[in-house]
Amino acid sequence: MKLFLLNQKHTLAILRTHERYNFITSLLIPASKFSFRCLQTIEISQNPYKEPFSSATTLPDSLLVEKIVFNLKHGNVNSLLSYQLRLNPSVIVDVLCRCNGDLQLGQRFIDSLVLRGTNFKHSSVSLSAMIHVFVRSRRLSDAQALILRMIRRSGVSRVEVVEALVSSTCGNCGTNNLVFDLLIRTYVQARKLREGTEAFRILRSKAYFVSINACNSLLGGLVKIGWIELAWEVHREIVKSGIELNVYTLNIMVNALCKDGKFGDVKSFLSEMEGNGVYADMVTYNTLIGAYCREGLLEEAFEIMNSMADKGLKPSLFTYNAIINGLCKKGRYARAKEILIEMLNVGLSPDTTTYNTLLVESCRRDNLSEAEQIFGEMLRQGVAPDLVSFSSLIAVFSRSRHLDQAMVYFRDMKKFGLVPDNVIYTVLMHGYCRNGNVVGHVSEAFRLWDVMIEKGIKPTLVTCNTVIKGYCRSGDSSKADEFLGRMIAKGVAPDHISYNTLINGLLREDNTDKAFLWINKMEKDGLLPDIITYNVVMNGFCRQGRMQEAELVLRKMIEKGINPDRSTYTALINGHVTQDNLNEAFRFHDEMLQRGFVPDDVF
DNA sequence: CTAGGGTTAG
Repeated sequence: MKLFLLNQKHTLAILRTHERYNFITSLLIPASKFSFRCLQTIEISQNPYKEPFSSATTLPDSLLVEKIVFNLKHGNVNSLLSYQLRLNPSVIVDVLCRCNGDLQLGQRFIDSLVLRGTNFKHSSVSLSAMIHVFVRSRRLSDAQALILRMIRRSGVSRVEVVEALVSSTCGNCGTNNLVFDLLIRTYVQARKLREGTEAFRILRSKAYFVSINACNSLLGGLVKIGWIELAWEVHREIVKSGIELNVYTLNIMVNALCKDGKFGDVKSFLSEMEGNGVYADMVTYNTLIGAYCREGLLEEAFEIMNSMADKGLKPSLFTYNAIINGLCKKGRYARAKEILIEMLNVGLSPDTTTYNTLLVESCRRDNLSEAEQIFGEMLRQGVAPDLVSFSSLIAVFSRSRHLDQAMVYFRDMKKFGLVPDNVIYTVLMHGYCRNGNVVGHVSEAFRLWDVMIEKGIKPTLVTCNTVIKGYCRSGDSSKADEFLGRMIAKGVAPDHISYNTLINGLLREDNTDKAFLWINKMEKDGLLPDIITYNVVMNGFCRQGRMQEAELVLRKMIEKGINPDRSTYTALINGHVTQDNLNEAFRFHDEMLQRGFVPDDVF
């Protein structure tokens, strides 16, 4: 392996292996470290895993390294602190290499000297050297914090991250596998799935070992956010790499099939996995039952639940929770409560999710007393309510103009050690906005927004949409207009709900021009107007009695493949009625009936 | 790896 000096400031280390392929690591190292000796080619170790800069210890910083190592060995932590300002990434790497084999020493150095310097600028390699020490010391969360720091540095490519992790093992490449696993896990946890996938691919292309656990965490992350296509690609690459799959892989991919609605493919996938010696388990069954329930296919869900016994499996808490949820979503609330009794009878204890499922459904039905009853039952059973429980309660009470009671829950939740999150603030704000006719309520909603921001709680798109709705409801659509503008300026991408809410608000205030500007904008951004957009516009024209334009909109939506629905016709009929065009009104009424929509009670 | 929460028209 050879090292060349490229320019005065920095040196490029070119690591050349004598294998089938060459790989190049470009590591930027301050030139001071090499001084004039670097003008010549320096022979360094052939082993790419071995710290390539050990020869540098004879150079200027080497004295510092010696002093630090000496003081570390003698436990002179206080005298160490005086060196803090002179630290640089390569000194850190060198010290840690000198500590090789003595993890206590390495940790002492990092904890007492490196991590105390707050403004210190690390390189990928210095971070990596510390990561290896932490991983070897089994301080995984500390290692992960540093990995996060490394991957969040701007302008650092995945290749550089991987190479840094490989190059700074200080001769101990035995930690590589653990570090690579942690790297992938960290990408997944940081929701950087593209980057995680890229890191996985780089590692595989260099034939590094990636554990099935790391693979599963990547696959699970991809499926969770709905990147099913990419999950299958990665899955194929895992299989091709010869990595041994396990039941977690199976379950993740069954979930992927379910999310794609490919229930028919599950069977063949399962037998394919059986061929690899991997068999479906409890989680597989629960995954399938949950998926069928979500699709409203309760018959199939029950069938699978009953077939569990053939494999010697008993329905678990997850199974029951999925079934209860399925029944609730189908409107079969009473049956769901029967299942709750059944699970008690088979000796399973309902948990927070079980109660929340029933609570959410009674809230959805605006059944306040039932919601309170479920909540009380939950408390009596000693099951702790969580943010989901409180968000449902606060939502239903504020929606039903019982803001006082909503605020009681808002205060109560703190007694359970719960800190309000963006959802809690959103439902409360929504409640105050809905009750906007009460003086001061809308301003209270915006006060809550300020409180939320002040507490460092990040608003989501839903929160923003609620604010837009709030402005529109209080008759201030120009403020909503400004707000959406600010959202876009800050890089938050609005969705259909944002645009539709604002467009509706603008049209209600007869601000037709601005409304159409936004329609153009959403189209330009690739968000095609949906049925609600068309209905909103339709309503606007019908309200203004501009019936020709309304029919133009009707033609356009049909042209665009969007079928008018009951609301579309209701607007058209109402519009014609108020214009005394009864013939036209009847014409649309008939057309609506022909299309199978139940008429409103306009006549 | 499997279960539960908030936002748009009328």
